[in-house]
Amino acid sequence: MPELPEVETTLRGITPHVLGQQILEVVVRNPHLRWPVPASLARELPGRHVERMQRRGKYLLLFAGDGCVLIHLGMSGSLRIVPAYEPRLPHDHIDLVLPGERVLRYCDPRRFGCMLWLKDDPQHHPLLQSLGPEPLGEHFSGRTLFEGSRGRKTSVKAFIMDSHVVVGVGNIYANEALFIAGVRPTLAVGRLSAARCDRLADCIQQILGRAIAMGGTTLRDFVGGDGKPGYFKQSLHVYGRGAQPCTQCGTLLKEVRLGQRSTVFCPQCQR
DNA sequence: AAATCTCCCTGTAGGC
DNA sequence: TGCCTACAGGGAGATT
Repeated sequence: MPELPEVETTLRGITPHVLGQQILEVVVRNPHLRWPVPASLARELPGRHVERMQRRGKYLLLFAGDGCVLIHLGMSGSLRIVPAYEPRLPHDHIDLVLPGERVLRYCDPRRFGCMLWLKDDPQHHPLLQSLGPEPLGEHFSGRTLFEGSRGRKTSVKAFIMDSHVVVGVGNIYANEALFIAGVRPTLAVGRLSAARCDRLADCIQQILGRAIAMGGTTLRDFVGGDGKPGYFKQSLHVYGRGAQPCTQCGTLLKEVRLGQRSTVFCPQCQR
């Protein structure tokens, strides 16, 4: 499931093949994603060059003239560069045809993702305009968490997963960051001290940074086409380990549901 | 305003 | 072995 590190890895993987290239053709085989793929994508994108590529949270942006392709991978989406005549896999929904007999191919079995064509400044698009800061950018710190959470009664885990607070912290990394920080996910975030907010922000950056670094090591394979991550799995402390012993103290990890999401923590290490 | 719930979808895992 | 069900997940949008 693509979290921020996978989206960043995808961006880095496809950039050398896409940046500056002309899109020759757009083939939409199945437009039924999170939102319908607009007909204007296939109508207006061909002939344009991709002039700039950017990630914002888990969204990817491909700028082409006065328009912009906005892509989200949902939870099962992937983008890969393949030879033009590569046989399609099930759920390969969209092709952006590139020069040199190459194709940027969008696959998404569960279709939670999207591909939109925007004509206005994407920063003002409803999907992007109210997003919080990038966790690895200069505008995110413990202060973001501390100042944003005063008076809030929601759990600290729900809070750090709220894209209006900070983007890109999905369920896996929220669980892991809270474990590393020693913070219990169920705590009311409004009661968290400034010092603990600092520590938590550090841990979020650490965990995402490390995951990106590891994604980088599989970058070649990724672009080559298999795209299945899992490279970070061996270093997970709590996610998917409910009722197993804590890696630090041996206490059995507890699993609860918080905001409809599976939440695992060590009742000893996380207070 | 903030908190909570619902929904979109399919592959996978577990139970029988 | 095969069928059935429960579950996973991002996050917008609706509801409380």
